[in-house]
This record gives sequence, structure tokens and C-alpha cells, in this order.
Amino acid sequence: MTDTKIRVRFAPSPTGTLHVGGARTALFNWLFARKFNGAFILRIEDTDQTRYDKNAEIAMIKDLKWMGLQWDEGPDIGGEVGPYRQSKRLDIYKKYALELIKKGMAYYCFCTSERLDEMRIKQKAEKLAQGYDGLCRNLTPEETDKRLQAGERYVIRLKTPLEGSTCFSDYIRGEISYQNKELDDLILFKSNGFPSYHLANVVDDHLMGITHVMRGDEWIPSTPKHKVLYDSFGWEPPVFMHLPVILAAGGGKLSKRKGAVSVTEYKEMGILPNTLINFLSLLGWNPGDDTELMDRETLIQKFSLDRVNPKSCAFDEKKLEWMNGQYFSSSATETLLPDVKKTFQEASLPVESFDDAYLTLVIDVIKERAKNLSDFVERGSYFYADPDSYDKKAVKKHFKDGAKQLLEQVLSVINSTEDYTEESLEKAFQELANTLGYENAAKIIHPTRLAISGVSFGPGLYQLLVLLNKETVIRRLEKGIHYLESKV
RNA sequence: GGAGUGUUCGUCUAGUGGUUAGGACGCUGGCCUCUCACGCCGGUAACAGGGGUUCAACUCCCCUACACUCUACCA
Repeated sequence: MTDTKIRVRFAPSPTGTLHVGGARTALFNWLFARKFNGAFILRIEDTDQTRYDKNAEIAMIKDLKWMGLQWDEGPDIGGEVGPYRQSKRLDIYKKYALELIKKGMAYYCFCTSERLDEMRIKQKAEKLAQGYDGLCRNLTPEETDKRLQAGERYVIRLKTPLEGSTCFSDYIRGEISYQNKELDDLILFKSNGFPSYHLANVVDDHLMGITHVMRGDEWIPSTPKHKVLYDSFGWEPPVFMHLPVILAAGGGKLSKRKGAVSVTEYKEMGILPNTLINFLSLLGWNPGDDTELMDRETLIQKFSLDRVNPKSCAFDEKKLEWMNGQYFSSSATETLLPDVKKTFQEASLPVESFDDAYLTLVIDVIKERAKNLSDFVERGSYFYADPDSYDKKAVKKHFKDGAKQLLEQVLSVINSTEDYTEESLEKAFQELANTLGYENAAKIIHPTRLAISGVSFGPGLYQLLVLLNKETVIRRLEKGIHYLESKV
């Protein structure tokens, strides 16, 4: 398997957003290519002109790049066996389709879609096997010529053996065999002058020297037909490997109702690219030991086709978030800064009134507590704006009788703390606790935290006091005292 | 309807004839602690069902059930 250079491709049809299932397929191809120093190729399969969406293609490429799955050959960067966009290879497909006709392995079919529809309805009603009935398969050359001359619309179909069976080997599932009578005659060339997916795909994989085809398992039923196609051309088929589908958390199809489906959505939620790569890699593959947190290099090093399993799996967002939390805490703050800044702006926080150095400190204390970007807003908004309300439950617990007096004392302690550092503040709070006869400073800390942040959770109080700076703390304490006055 | 693929804790998975069926997320008890989060220690929970093969089956074979996919001039 490694004596010839590995060449794999990701061949999306740009008709919508990049689905996590597609992303996983791309990832496995990429990992495999990187592992063996092979080539990872991006090929745009835009043979369906009616469903093609330029914006979808742009978005898809953006998502792939965001994940860091860079290709070695593709429509944007070229390569030796291009073009890498099927709509630019139309004459190639035509040539090969004609070649098959000449060899007698394909034929012109003049059946109209109306006739095909009727045929299917009848087949269904009579509970017969579905599929093209082969009406045009036995047209005489004379008849065919006559109708061609007359300008009738036609498609080109592959002549599939009527008897026997066709089998192929799937790398992760073993031998898969189909009875030829189950296989109907594939359309190779459509009447609009475009090739079908099947023809374009097989011709391109061959011409581009693809050694391993890794794709979604919805392709399993067409693979025997592709095998017939390869045989008809006299070409050696690549190694096939069909990856299982990704299901929604509760089972069933992944759909918008059951959570996010596209890479873009996860990006917007604040999932880090490395998290998504790592998480997706573990869906249908594992390194064989218990390692779960792996960076790109480790993934490449450990990846192996032999450990890919054929079972479909569910996308567990809870675990994704856990993993993202792990990545947040281990990420360098400066890599997080642009995204957090943007998120804060979108939440209408006045990030511009403060400098990046401040934001850096804020991210530092939040990143180890956050699982996605919205956590940064939830846990960080008070760094930018004085709280305009206090958490109700926390008020009940920490703004009890005497809280006002307590805050006044805290205020005076803060005011008189010359050396405004965590150490001195801790010492000062400790002393206040002693004076008041408390066992520890907890009874002072909680009301203070609530007054300056509006919530009952967050970083260590002394850290918070310093980060917010003395002036802000004093202002918020006074505000808290006013609040308690008006409350009584 | 037909064909194909799949089936180990709720979820992701390890396991390739003999294991107290292991790990991770989740949930949960506790520790740590000024709170939250982290971390640490513990708990919870699985071989779809039925037949074989075998001294022995989660592992091999068959059947059933269930899930998913395909059955387009879509990919």
C-alpha cells in the first residue's frame, strides 16, 4: 500500500454547507495523505448545473481552510492533472463515454423521463425490482443511427452484465458482492451534455491517479457499478473505503432540529478548529490506546486506516464542549484574542474603550473556565460594564442583613489599601475578617464579589479586584451600597 | 417492495474464543476551595433477541428484530 505514492481526494458537490460528515470524510483523507506523505486533492464536482451554488462552494472552501485541511492540488492552486473542477473537463468525459460506445460497452438510450417515470410507477405497483428496464439496450445500430440523425435527445448508458455477480473489496468492510441482475444500466452521460456523477468520478479518479477512495457509505450501492465501469475501461480500480454516517445525538439523521450540522455553525458557536479536528477524528477511528486529546501532528502520526470502524455514530455535543474546554485552557491567549474580541463586540460590550493588554488579562482568567465563546460573554461582561443588576439567587444568599455595613467596611479597606495587589488585599480582607470575628474571609468575599460583578461565580476575588482596578471596584462597591440602602 | 451496510454502558469507543468486559463524555457521591471552572478519588451503566459451531462465545456461522443507506438524466 505504501510503495506507490498515496493520492486521495475530497470531492464535494457544492450544493450546500459543509456538513460535519463531509468534514470528517475530508479529515480522514487529509490525515491519510499527510501520514504517508501523499497528496490530498480537492476536486469540485459541479456536474449538476441546477443545484450548483457558487456561494456554497466559497463557504465550503473557507470552512476547509478554517479547519486547516490544506490541499496540495485543487481548483484554486492547480496541479499537474487539472483542471480540478468537473465543469471544466466536459470534453474529457465525452471522449471517454464515446470510447465505451465504440467498444460496445455502452449505448445510446432515447427513453424520455416520462417513460421512465411510468416505468417506475408500474414497477412499484407490481412490486417488481426497480431500475431501468433496458429498452434501448438492444436497439440495432441502424435504429440508433436513425434516431441520432433525427436529433432525438439521448443519454449514454453503461452496459452492465445481466448475469453473474460483481464484487469489490471495501477496506474496512471486506468483500461486498452484488448480483448483476440487481444492477441496472447506469447513466454515464446526461442529455444536457454533462456527465453523470458516476462517469466523471471514475474518469477523474483514474486520470488523477487516485489510489484510495474514501467517501460516505451512501456510495456503497453504486460502487459495484463503478467497478463495472473500471472494468469496461480496462482500468485498475482504487482501494475503496466507505465511511459511516454521523447521526444526531438522540439517534437518527443529523438535522438542524437536533443540533448544528455544518462546520460554520460550530465555528460560530466558538468551537476551536483543533477541537473539531480532534473530535471528528475520534468518530469512527481511535488510536488504539486511550489517548483522546491529540493535536494535528499526533493525529497524523497515529492515524491508521486499519483502525477505522464501519459503524455509524452519533455526534455528542456535550463531549465536543468538554473537549473544547480542554482546548481553551491550553490555548495561547493571543490565539484566542481575535475571536473573543469579536464575540464581545457582538454582545455590545465596549471592548474598544479598553486596550488589548486588558483583554488579554481577562481572557487569561476566563479561558480555563470556558467551554465555548458564549461562556466568555457570560463570564466576562462585567469586566467591561458595571453590573446593572445582581443575580437574584445570589442576592438572597449574600446580600443579607448587615451586608450594607459589611460593604462599607470593605470599601474603607479598599480605600486604605495603598499597595493595591492581590497579596495586600488578601491580607487586608483577612484582617477585616479577624476584626469582625469571622473564621475566614468567605463571608466578606461573597458579598463583595456580588457587588463588583453582579454574579456569584468567577475567578478568585483578589485577582478580580486587581484586574478591575481600584477605581472601578470603589465605584461598584458604592453602587452596591446604594442598592442595599434602597432595598431596605 | 428489493438490495446493501451496521448493531458492546445514554453517547464515543477498547476488545479479534478463555477479561472482575477497559477508557472517555454525561450523570452522580466525595476531596480541594472564597464562588465557578479545573484537578483528584469513587459510583452509575453495555455485549439487540434466538439458534447453532466449540471444552469454552461479546468475539465464528445462520435466522429474526431494529437502525441507516441506495433503489434520479442528484451527488
